[in-house]
Amino acid sequence: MNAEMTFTIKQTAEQAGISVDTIRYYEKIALLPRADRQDNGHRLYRMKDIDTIRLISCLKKTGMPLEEIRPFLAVSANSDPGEYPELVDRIKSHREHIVSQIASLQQVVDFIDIKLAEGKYRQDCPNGSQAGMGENKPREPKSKSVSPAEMGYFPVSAKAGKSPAF
Amino acid sequence: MNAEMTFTIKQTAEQAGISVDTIRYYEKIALLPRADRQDNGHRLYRMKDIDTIRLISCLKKTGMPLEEIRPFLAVSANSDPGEYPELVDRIKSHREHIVSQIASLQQVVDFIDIKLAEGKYRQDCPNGSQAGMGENKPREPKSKSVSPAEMGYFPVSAKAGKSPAF
DNA sequence: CTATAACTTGGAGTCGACTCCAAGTCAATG
DNA sequence: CATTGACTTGGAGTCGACTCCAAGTTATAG
Repeated sequence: MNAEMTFTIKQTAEQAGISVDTIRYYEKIALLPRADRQDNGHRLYRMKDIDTIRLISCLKKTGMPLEEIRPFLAVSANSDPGEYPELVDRIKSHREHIVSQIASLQQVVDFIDIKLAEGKYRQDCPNGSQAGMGENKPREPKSKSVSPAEMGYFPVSAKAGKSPAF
Repeated sequence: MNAEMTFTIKQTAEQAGISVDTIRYYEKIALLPRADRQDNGHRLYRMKDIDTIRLISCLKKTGMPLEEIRPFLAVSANSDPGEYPELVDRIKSHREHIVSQIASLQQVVDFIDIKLAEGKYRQDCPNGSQAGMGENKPREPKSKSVSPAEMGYFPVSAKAGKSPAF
C-alpha cells in the first residue's frame, strides 16, 4: 500500500515493452499527455501511464494507426465515455471493424489449415466486409470452414475456379 | 467456357481492390512475378494473378509486412508446400501469430464492451500475467512481431475493479 | 490528323512510425 | 574535479508502402 509507485522512462519502457524513444515520440505527437517531471526534469510515470501505453501497444497490434487510437485514450482518460457520444460512436464503429477483422483473420487461419492439410495452395482468402456477423469469442475455433462467397468488391467470377477439394 | 480470360492492369486492380500503382509497385519489388505483356507492352493478367493479389491483400490485412508475404506466395505458386519444409514452418509460425492476434483483438472487443457497458475505463489490455518472464530487452533490434512476453491477455475478468493485478 | 485514353517506364515524393543523434543538464562516484 | 550514466531537448534520418509525376508509346474516335 505504498503511496504511489513511480517509474523512470526506462523502467516504464521495459514494463510496457516498447522503447524509450517511442514513449518520447508518443508524447511528442501528443498521443500521450505530457508526463510529469521530477525536479531535475526527468519524466515520471505511474502505473496508470504504463497501462495507457500498454493499451496503445495492444491497439496497435490490431493494426490501428496511432491517430485512431487517440479517441480510445480520450475516453480512457476521462473514464466517462457517456459524456462523449461522438467518441463512443467512433469506438463502437471501431469495435465493428475489429469484429470483422477477427473474421478475416479466422479465414486466413482456415485457409492456411486447408493448404497445409492438403498440400495445395491457391484459392482466395475471402476478403472483406461481411454482412452481419455477431460477436462471440472464437476461443479456439477450429475449422469454421471458409465462409461462402459473400461480399466482394464486385460481382466476379473470382470464386469460380478450382475449389480446394474438401 | 472460354479458354483463358485475361485482364488489363486496371481491371485487375478493380477486381482485386487495390490501385494499379500498387500492382506495379508489387511487381517492381518482385513480390509479384513480372506479368506477361501483350504485343503493345501492356501487362496482361489472368485469374490466378488476381487470386494472388487478393491473397496479398488478405495477408496484409492481418498486418503482415510484404516481406513476410513472400514465402506464402512462393508456396502458393508451387502448390506444393510439402516440398518446402522451411516455408511451411514460417507459415505455421505465422498461423500462430494470427491466432494470437485474434485473441488480442477479441481482448480489445471485450475491453470495449466492458467499457461501454459500465461507462468506465481503465484496465488494460495487457500483458497481464507477466510476472516473471524475461522482459523484452529494449536492445531488440528489428523485430516487431509479437514477442512471447507480449501475450498474456487477461481474460475478461475486468468486471469488478481496476486494481492492476500487481 | 489530332486528340483522347490507357497504358508503359524510371524516378521522385509522401506519410506514418519510429530511431538515432548531438548537445546539454544533473547526480553520484573515484 | 573529471568522468560516467541516465536523463533532457530539437531535429534529422530511416524504412516500408505506397502514390504521384513526366515522358513516351499505342489504339481508337472524330
